[in-house]
Amino acid sequence: MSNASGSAAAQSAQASEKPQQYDVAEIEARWLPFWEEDGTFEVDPDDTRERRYVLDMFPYPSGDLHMGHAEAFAIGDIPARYARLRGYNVLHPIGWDSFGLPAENAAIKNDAHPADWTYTNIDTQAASFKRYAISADWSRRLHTSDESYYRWTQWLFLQFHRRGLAYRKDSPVNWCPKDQTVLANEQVVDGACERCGTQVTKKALNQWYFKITEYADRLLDDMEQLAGRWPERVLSMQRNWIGRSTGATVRYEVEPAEDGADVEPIEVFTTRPDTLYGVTFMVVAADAALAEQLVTEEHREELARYRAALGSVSDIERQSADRERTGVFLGRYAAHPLTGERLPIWASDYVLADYGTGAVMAVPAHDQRDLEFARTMGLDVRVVVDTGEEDPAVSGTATAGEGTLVNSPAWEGLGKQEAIARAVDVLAERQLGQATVNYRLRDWLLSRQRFWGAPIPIVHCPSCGEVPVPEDELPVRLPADLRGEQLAPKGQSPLAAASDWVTADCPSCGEPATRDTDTMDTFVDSSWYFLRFLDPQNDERIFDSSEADRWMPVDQYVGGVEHAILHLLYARFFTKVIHDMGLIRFDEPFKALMNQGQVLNGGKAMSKSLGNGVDLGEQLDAYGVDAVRLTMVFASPPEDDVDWADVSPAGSAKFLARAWRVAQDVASAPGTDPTSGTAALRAVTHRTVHEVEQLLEDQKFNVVVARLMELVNAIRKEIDSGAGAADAAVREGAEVTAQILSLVAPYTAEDMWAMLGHEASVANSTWPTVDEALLVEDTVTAVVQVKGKLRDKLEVSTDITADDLEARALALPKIQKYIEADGGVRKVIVRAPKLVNVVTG
RNA sequence: GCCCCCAUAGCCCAAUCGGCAGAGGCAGCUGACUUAAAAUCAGCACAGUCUGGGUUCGAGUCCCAGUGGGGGCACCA
Repeated sequence: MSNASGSAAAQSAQASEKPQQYDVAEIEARWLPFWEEDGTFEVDPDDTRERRYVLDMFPYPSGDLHMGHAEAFAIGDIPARYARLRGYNVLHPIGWDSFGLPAENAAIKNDAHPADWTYTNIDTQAASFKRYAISADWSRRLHTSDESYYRWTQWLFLQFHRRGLAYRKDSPVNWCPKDQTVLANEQVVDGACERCGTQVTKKALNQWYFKITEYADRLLDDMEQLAGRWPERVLSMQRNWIGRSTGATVRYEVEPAEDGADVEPIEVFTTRPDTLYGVTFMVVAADAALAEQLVTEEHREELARYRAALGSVSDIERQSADRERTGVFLGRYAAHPLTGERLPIWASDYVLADYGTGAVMAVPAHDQRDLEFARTMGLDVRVVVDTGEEDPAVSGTATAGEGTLVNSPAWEGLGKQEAIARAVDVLAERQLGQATVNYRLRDWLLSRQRFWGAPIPIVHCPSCGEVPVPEDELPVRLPADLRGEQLAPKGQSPLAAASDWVTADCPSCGEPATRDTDTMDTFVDSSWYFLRFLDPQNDERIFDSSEADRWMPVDQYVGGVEHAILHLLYARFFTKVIHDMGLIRFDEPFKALMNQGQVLNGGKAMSKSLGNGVDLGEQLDAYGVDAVRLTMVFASPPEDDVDWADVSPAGSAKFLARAWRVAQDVASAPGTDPTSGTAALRAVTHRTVHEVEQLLEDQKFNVVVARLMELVNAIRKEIDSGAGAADAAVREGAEVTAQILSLVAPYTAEDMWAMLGHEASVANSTWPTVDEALLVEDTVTAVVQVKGKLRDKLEVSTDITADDLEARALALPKIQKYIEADGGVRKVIVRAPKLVNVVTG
């Protein structure tokens, strides 16, 4: 670390009269420029100490910083600053996720270019971040909308494309009518657009996808590495989202068509191959091509009518469970693979076109949906698993539990699990099917019909088809001259209207061709930014692999739980692909994850519509940066929400002033040997450090603050009514206070450190070494219970023997009285030196 | 419907292994200082741990059932 000449610390230390009172504005004004000039938090590339990478999820530049940012970054700064104090070489970078729709909407409204709004907001936020005193390395700052960044986003796309992991297909996709763009499954919440809340519709479009499904198993199985270091609920959400289910594929032959032509067999996926003998009919997804292929001429019109009717049913209605079952008979029959029985084939909307094979074998006795359909349509119900429950045909409730297989010649009498295994074997032997794994996870739809994103670097050529833009021609830049109304949503990308831009020579044959006009989902940008932070200025490569070896994976990632699936799953996927490309050796990007809670006001999330927003800037002006940060950290454990109505930034400011005055009162000279100080206070100080180390490890940051308050109280007492301000233990305590406080309240801590006569910065000071001898107490209060109830106490030496302790406890008059009253001693439990429990009667 | 998490003082929250229910703060009250107030300092009070069972010498902590709150998934075959 470099040291700026004429440091503020030196000036402050030299000034013989210390500042008279705690003045927040003055303290902020003193230290903010110092850190910047000093480069206190910049990473030294030649530093060979052990490394730590601490990362906060980078912000989206929507206006200025708000209370949510304040909480997240106050919390994320703690592990970064603590690692620094423990002597690690710490990377703690900052950047902006700066592509995205709001910039575009603002540009349309203001007749401007999205870059104007974006970079203005970034400047505003950057200034606020600096004031907020995050210990970030500003020299590595990046913005995903910079050409120097999205060039590499495009480069990655090309690598995915080359590996067959980026492809186009026609498919019914989620379409937001308001934003006029497609959405990924992950961006549809309860049938509505995650961003604007508009009901999402389906639209058949040709779109780009990333083949994340090819990584489903690894994404699921590698979560083992994360267990215990990621919040369990995030892992469970990802597990649910990937939704692996194991079962079997079964092939059903279909009767020939009217003209005698063969009809392709139907394949179905089932998790319950044991119920094969209970199949009484087949159902295919009404909206799948399969339904059309299977329907007989006689029923074609009926199917068409049914499909037309479905178009008007919303996803919400469709998914409601208590809806009546509908469907049409297709006129055709399949053959049961084991019994040859004729099974009528139906089409219904309760079977999903894009899960499994889009067709199911219906086992109404043991599947509730099939049962409801069977009862509605008057189809057979055949019990093949005896669970001891009432006949589903009578009760209307399918029995899905454990039981004994019946009416199933090939596996009669087996239990459910054995029967499943046996069924898979039988199917495989007779070549009628095989064990199969299915996923809920779908491929990631990444193209967007919007402007403010990274253009997809593909050229469409009439003769060569889909041609990647050569890597040395990257980036494919966004046109700088589109603005205002030209960016308004029209159902196709605004880039399509930029005719100069669209026209390109085919990189393969040189003939006139057109550029792909879609841009990438902004989640693509954020799926790899943590790697670019390692080497943000590299023009030659996406990043230097040796830097990745040195820093990655991220030791501590901090961000909101709202990204539990989207960003975190995508980033894990990208990391695995980049690993497979040979650029990195690890395949999980974030070793540990911490989710901070939200900031609420009056029990509710702050929002404009509720009018309960709290302005961060006003809070900072009123109480100071340190007090706001301290309040965020002290209010509750990091993962819990903070309700601003329940906390007291004024109380935090009061504590900071109290801590500051302790440093101001210290009357001994810098460098005074602490061992000459009062032992009792020294013990408190060292016990505090010891405990704080564990609390930081356990991420109980709120308790760290509480312990610090106790320490300050103890020092205050020593100054006022103990050994006095000149005692060496008082100095030691004040220095430790400044160091621990620096994790949360850097301005105050820095000022205290300077008042105590140290060179700045406290952020790079050495964490105190705990003197184990001071932790040992020579006496302890032993508790004496009678029948588990506290009856008396004893002051005893910590090394007292069990026998001694028992004897002393039994000799206590009070205890004697209880023993007599309760009929004598039956048993004595001794846990020396802390507890004796006398069992009477 | 399925799965997960939580419940301690008026409020936010502590409580290594099962061992004194309370560390810290907010709000409240009393006193000192002050002409007064603010600030500051000193001190005080408040719950028996959501309910009901169980295990144990002993349960906030472990087990079972329930209530209340939060979250995730949900026609995924």
